Amino acid sequence: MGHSDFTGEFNYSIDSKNRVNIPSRYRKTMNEENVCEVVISKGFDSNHIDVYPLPKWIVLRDKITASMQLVNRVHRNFIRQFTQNASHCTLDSQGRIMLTPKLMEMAGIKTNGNAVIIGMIDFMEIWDPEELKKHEENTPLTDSDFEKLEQLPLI
Amino acid sequence: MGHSDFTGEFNYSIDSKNRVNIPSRYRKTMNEENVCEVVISKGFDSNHIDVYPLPKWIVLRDKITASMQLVNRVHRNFIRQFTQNASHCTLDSQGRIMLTPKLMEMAGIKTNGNAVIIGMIDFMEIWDPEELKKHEENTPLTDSDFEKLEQLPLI
DNA sequence: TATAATTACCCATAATTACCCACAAATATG
DNA sequence: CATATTTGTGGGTAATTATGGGTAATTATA
Repeated sequence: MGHSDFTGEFNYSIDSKNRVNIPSRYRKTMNEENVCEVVISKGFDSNHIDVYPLPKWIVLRDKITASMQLVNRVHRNFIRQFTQNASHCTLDSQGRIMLTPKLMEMAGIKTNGNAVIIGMIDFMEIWDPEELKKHEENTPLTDSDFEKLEQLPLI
Repeated sequence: MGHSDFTGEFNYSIDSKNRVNIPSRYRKTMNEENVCEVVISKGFDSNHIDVYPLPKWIVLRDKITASMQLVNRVHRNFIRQFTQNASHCTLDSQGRIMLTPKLMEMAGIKTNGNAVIIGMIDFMEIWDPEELKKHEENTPLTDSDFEKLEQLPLI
């Protein structure tokens, strides 16, 4: 299985049926691996929606269940938050998915509104444009962040 | 895979469809390695566009993703900012790529205007001519910059 | 079980992009 | 120096993409 390479930022509309388009380039990648199902979820932040192609979701799910202990309360809470709002979606013939009201409310995404899709290499994020702007203003990467990164054997 | 050797400075026009030419010498190099796809990105500065031939991008991407953990909020923010403004382009049969409005705005590059392409050994930069001039006037390398460079096992 | 609500599937269309051809300017070649 | 080739630039058209909406099938609800 080759790496996905979801990059970029895309603006789409949410229609009256709460459908969003998935960028056609991402669809092509998924098609090549015969993936037409994704899992949308609350993910680790609470201000946007995560979209995992099914194979990626399965890897994530298995990693989590393998390393979590049910006797640990924090672990239980984490699993609950991670799966509670996760739902499977099939792309329609136009390449769209339907969002759930609960995830939309959590992310501030509105029916007949707009949404921004951001590529995160092997999964995607769906943001309300306003929330994204707010997030960018509040948490810019600082020079000290970059200094820390310089210490990694990266570039 | 041999090293690329992108050098020099080239002046091109931006047409009404936001297309820029890629220097034919660079194209030849990429052709020899069967590369017809590049990733354009905001890179680490915000006043010009970076252009990575696909193989170079993949190396960069893998270095970054390998050391990142999704449960880490700072890491997520970094990946987001890194990929958000990165987009894949295929060279057309004339050897041009189409720039995105967002990257153009960020770099001050205008439709029907001009752009300067600078070779950076194994990637390229696209500058607005005015921005480039400003940058050259404002930030020449100082002696203390060179002293810092001396500490790296570089040259 | 009957009815209402929801969802899956299909068709239509405007906007955008990819692909192609044309030509002028610049460069290389004999 | 004349001619051929490559390179940069512009634009038309077919194909793709994004988006909206209708209707049958499915699911939920009384």
